[in-house]
Amino acid sequence: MLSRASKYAILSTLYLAEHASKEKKMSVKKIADAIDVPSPFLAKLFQQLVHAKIISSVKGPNGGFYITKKNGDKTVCDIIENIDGLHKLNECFLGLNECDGENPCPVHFIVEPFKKSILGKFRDKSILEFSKEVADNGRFLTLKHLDLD
Amino acid sequence: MLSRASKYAILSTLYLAEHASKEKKMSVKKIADAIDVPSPFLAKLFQQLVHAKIISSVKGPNGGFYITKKNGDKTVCDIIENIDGLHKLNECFLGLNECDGENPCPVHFIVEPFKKSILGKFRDKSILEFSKEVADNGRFLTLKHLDLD
DNA sequence: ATAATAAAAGATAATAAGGTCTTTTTATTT
DNA sequence: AAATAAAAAGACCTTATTATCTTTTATTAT
Repeated sequence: MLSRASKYAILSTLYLAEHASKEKKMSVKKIADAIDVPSPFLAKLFQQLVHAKIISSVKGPNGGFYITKKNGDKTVCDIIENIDGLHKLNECFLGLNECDGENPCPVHFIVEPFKKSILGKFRDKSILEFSKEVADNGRFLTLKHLDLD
Repeated sequence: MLSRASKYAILSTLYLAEHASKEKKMSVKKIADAIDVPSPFLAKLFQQLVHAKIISSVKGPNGGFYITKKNGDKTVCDIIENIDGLHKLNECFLGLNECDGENPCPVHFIVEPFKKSILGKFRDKSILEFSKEVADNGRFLTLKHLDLD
């Protein structure tokens, strides 16, 4: 459904929202290590997100990425929009070119409510708000394999 | 979520279930045209499905593919299992390597019920039964763009 | 038997996705 | 002012997926 690129971007941006600020910027390297995604690849993705004003950056020593109130109206949907295009979230589960209530694929009426609900989740809160919810609820963001002691 | 290969295989197999029988076998070409998938690619996929005894085939004039009672206990899950591997249906929506109730990603509790329900749909009926349901309910199987007159 | 038909098998090609590397630019610290 | 740190930009490489082509084998109809 989502490309790896979008997944990396979402997780990293949420991590950034939780751990960085204008006063405490974060380098790609640090985020990439925390989330366990390839850092040159993440650098590319963050470039796009800066361009789309979803996150902010400054160059040079003590520079890095962060999120401010000014990036505040942006949502996870905007991330997906900018990396994959939103249609990726809306595609028919079985690949039909036209799949809707009039012309439904065999699983349309199972998939449709799910898509609605995930879209709502990604669109109704700003990244900062969503990040807070995620942190408060103890949701995980890393691709790292857990140490199962 | 599913590869194109799996999607092609599912749609084509359901089409086959509805339109072919031991007495009325169908060639790859005919199915590929009906569903609008590349026929050499579909031929490969059907080879795999024959191997897995999900569909049947005979060579030569008037040969082709069909589904019998003997293929009857197989399900759409078996198709996915043989083309993509079932794990593809179970992967974390955001790509976490370990995502479960203990260690949930930000959308785990939205995605989980959906996965359960789609898995049930694909596992609880044989392909023949599922095909009948699909036909009775007027669900669509083709990738063709509709003529919007 | 022979010709024709269709699947099986395997090799190959094209495309897209994922990932890396190098150079340039900008800002900061000393 | 010089050195350094980090992002920006762009070229490049690798791998997986998707798709095609060619040859072989099996079956059936004539």
